[in-house]
Amino acid sequence: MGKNLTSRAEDYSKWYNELVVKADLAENSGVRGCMVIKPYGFAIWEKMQAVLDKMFKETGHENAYFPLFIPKSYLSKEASHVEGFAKECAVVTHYRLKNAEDGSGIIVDEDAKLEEELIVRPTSETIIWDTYRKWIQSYRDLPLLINQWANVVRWEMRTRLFLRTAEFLWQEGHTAHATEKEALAEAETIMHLYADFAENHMGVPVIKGTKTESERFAGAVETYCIEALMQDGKALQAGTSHFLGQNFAKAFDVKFANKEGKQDFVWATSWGVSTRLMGALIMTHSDDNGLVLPPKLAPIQVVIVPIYKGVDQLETISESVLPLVKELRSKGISVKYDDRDTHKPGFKFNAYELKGVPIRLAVGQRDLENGTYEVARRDTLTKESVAADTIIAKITSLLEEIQENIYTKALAHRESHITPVDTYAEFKEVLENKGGFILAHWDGTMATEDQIKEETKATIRCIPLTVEKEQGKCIVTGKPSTQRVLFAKAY
RNA sequence: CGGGGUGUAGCGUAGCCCGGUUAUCGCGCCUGCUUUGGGAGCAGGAGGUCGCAGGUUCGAAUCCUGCCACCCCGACCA
Repeated sequence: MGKNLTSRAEDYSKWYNELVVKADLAENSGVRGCMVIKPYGFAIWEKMQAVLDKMFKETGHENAYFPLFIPKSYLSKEASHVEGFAKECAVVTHYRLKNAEDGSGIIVDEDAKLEEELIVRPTSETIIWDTYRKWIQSYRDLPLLINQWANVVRWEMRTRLFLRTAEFLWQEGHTAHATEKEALAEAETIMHLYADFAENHMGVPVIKGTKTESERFAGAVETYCIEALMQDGKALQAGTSHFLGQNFAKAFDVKFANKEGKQDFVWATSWGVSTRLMGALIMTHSDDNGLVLPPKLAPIQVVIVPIYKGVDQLETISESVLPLVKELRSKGISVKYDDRDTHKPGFKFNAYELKGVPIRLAVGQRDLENGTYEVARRDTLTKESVAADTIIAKITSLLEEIQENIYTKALAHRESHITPVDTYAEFKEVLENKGGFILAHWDGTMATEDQIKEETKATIRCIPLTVEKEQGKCIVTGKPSTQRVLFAKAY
């Protein structure tokens, strides 16, 4: 503890392990890179789900659920899609086990081989579009705006807690539209929605943009994304929204009769964010004392720690504290009153700092006499004494202030780590010594992008929407460019 | 799959090169007393297939062989 944990990803994994989740598998199972989400970690995910779900519904989307298993033949219908995912699919081949005849245990029953193998979904485009074909006949059936909360499995060769686990939880939206324009607008709407969520709820500033061809989703025509910068100077893709054109409609033969009575393929989007967002949350705000959670997503917003000697003092304190707890809860603030007598106050102070609880109140004999609470805030680690009759107002405003402050802090860090460069030498120098995002001119070719990746490990995170157009020369080839793009080393 | 590394109590570890009583230490856990405004102290206690399977040896955590798992780097990636 006390070590600087903002430097390397492995250090963050220690936080994950000790604080929020544990990669805890059946022994010697050979299953790599799964994670058990502990109750406190899951509570954060539930908070995120609740907010996002509300945002989706406010923009006209509905939830549905599709099967976990996808017949192998579905996956191969869209060429670039299967190419992108084939290498990381878990496959179900049998449906029964039996006792081995030699008594060595349970084995796969070879007689129970499936005619067609089933793929554990790495994403649900194929099974959903196979279903949409049956649901869509007319322009009156459109738009179809559906979201699914689910788990998916991607058998990655290397995994990293939160950021790239073999199984992860996410939401995936899949929409169908009558026109290209409408589908493009949907993809953009969701990108803005994700950015809104990241910035205003998670307190994580993001850069909106589009992906280059090589970073694009398998099967997409255009991929919109939000990119965040972690404290160690590496970039993290926090959410993506894809304009799929008519690729999936054509692959799965999803046609509709338009207003003119002619058959046409529908236009599609898909979009998702995952438990990776929890990684973004931790890696953006945490410090050496543990997690720092934004009040809007903190499972516990206020913790109250009584300081007492003996049962009598605790009773006196509880009498004074319980009405406050009740009142705060009635205002929708989540409060934990930790009156356990099995741990000392100092222990609790540290434990809740580790958990990132935004506000901590301490109440002891001294406070009862003075009519005060000791209020400590997690983001600045400062303490002050507040009169009991103003405590509600104080907490309410402090929660907002902390939400605002951690965003501002993260934004300042990111802004100071966006560096425009004009030469390749400068590019390498900044990447090596400073890290963060780099804005540079690029000739627009995949060859140059590949060369830069090969030589520096930096990739084009996005072509930012907000950067102004300007004439320039590609830092590698010197060919003309009309706008700077965003480079970084990424997770 | 290629390169490197590791496996000893719930967690983190010493011991291994150079084989030798009862496998080391810390955290955590249990009991008791004293404590309680920033991770308590003292005393006592529980907890181990030394990754697995063979081999060498009077004797293996230690040496040899095979296997398994995990971690890091690369390809892959929300």
